[in-house]
Amino acid sequence: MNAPEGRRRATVHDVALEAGVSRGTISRYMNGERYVSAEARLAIEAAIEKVGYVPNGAARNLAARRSMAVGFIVHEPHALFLEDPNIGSIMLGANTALSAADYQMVTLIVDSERDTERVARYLSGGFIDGAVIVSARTKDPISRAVERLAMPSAFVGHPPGVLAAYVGVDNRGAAKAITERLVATGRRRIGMIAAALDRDSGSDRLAGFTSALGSRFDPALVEEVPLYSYAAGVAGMQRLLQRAPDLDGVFAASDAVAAGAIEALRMAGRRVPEDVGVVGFDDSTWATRTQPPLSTVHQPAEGLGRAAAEAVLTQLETGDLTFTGTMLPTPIVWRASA
Amino acid sequence: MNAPEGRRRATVHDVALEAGVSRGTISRYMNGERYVSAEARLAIEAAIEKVGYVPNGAARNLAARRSMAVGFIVHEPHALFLEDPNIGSIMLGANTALSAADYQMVTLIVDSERDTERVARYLSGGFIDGAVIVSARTKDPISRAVERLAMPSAFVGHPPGVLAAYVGVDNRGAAKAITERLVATGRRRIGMIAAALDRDSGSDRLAGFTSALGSRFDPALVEEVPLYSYAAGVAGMQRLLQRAPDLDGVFAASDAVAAGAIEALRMAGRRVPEDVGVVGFDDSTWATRTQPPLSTVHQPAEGLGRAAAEAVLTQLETGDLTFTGTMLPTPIVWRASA
DNA sequence: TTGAAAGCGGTACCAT
DNA sequence: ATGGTACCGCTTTCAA
Repeated sequence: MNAPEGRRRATVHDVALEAGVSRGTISRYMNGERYVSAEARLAIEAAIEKVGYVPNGAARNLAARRSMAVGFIVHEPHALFLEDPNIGSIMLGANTALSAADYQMVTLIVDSERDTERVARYLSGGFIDGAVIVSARTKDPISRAVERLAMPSAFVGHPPGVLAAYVGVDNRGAAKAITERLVATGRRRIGMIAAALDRDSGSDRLAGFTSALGSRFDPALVEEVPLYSYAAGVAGMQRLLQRAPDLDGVFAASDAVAAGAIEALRMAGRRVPEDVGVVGFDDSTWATRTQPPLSTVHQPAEGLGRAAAEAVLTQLETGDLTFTGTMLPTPIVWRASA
Repeated sequence: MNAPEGRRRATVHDVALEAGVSRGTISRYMNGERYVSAEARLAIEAAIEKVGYVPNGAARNLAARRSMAVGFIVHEPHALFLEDPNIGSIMLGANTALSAADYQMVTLIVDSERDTERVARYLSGGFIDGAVIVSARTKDPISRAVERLAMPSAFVGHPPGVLAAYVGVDNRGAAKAITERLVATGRRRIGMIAAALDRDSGSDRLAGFTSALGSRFDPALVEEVPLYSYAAGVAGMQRLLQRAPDLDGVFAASDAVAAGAIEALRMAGRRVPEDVGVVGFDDSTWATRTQPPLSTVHQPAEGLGRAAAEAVLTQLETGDLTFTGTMLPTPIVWRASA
């Protein structure tokens, strides 16, 4: 401890005494309200400086019944949290929007049963006025808490199981669009490495692929892998190549998968894009690290975070928690892999 | 809103009335203290259920003067936050330790001047009892706040500018060790792609390299690049190759840099490890994605987070904020790139 | 424009 | 084991 043991932290009371005004006036000054005379202001500023006053957040929250903080809740499996290249961008995007509105973003990560309970309590505890939620789960204790508290909130990624605002992208439409683009380059035998079919994003991307191909769709050209990972991409491509050696185009469910696929193709002696055209999904850091760089679907991660935060802010301002679903555009970025 | 507009949230008071005991007893029950009879316990549990009581965190913090929350403060430049493969692991490691001690970890991102001020206020506001800090800065308003408040804290990565606990790795020693290992494989002309020399980690790794080579050190074989990035690795390797075509070994300042270097070597027609042996630093996800996989220094990211959190917890328990510096071991992981 | 006073929802000490 | 009762530090009417 640096501070002398006996010295309490200064309170509004101390400032009031020092400045010769009432606590009410201090409060008004602190909150930038009108009705504070110039002289009072000056006296208060001097007093604050002199006694070293720093407001106590808990007391403030208690009395005002709001915290000026919004939670950013990440509820993804351990591995996914580390792998997902988008999550950091979503976070920064949300922080940008909240910061501009002078809200403190507090990120809570849920990585165990214990965390789930504790975070749910945190939500109920009045520490945050709203929440942006990035979650693979639906209808878990956290979503329930948000629902029960009627807390301003927005989900990112998947539509929530509960009735709440939601910001996402049209995975199906985007997958369809990039597949069509690949078809347009003249490829005849196009396969897909479909990943994470247990998640909406995964199954939607497959659905988009199927629908783009229409009658030309051949189920034998779809290889399923469990995760959006590099390793899964390598393995998936190898199996696909074995089943369909004549294939000349591949839609990988994510950039990481595409990177793995390119590696597998290289090992098999196929050239990209000459022999096989490859397209990915996400436009993550992977996209520019492969050789050749990936043609892919741009995922507006930062925009998702910002939009979700803004949805929360709007609910906070208007008090209207009406459900809204927003889809952000996903432009295709055409590079050299197809 | 689900709740009828008029219905207040239940308070201890309501529970006390319903259960027919005093508020003090409720408090004791809630905090798991002894001296609560079985009958009282039962009555309280029923009452809580009936009135739908959820404790108010702000009130609790105010009265108890503690929050049972620890901040995890990330103060890295925008780009670095996204690139750094370690930060997620550090976060999860810290969360694991805090969660086990029943503390809520709240992550605060500092991404602008505005954030700096707001986060500093948050620290002073009594919302958290301690902080784990991952920061490129030293002596900024946040470190100052931590110091001024004599708040239990631990810095991860670089030694802090202020007197506080610190958990890190011996970059110099680790760099020396892996360079020596590279020398032991018989390489004669070993170069280094040194990165981020403006940061401790960067300059320490270079120092370790230099010291390992001793009298055989040739300054012409050191190429400096600004960032720990893939692109910097490509560019750095190309320049190095131009200056020293006879080089047969490279120590890259990070795995990302090493991955870039391998790509540049491939483009130049050199085989790895036959013609040139390459080693990296971090043992991040990059390490197993290169072809061949990287021999590198393992960075115990999750352990860093856990150790830092534990340092904070210890200070919290003992009240002793004595400075401690801890270095975690960094084993060498030998794969196929050298 | 300002002061007084009543909360906000708990905790913790003390007497019983 | 329990109840009573001062606070914790700030906000917010309301009257002046």
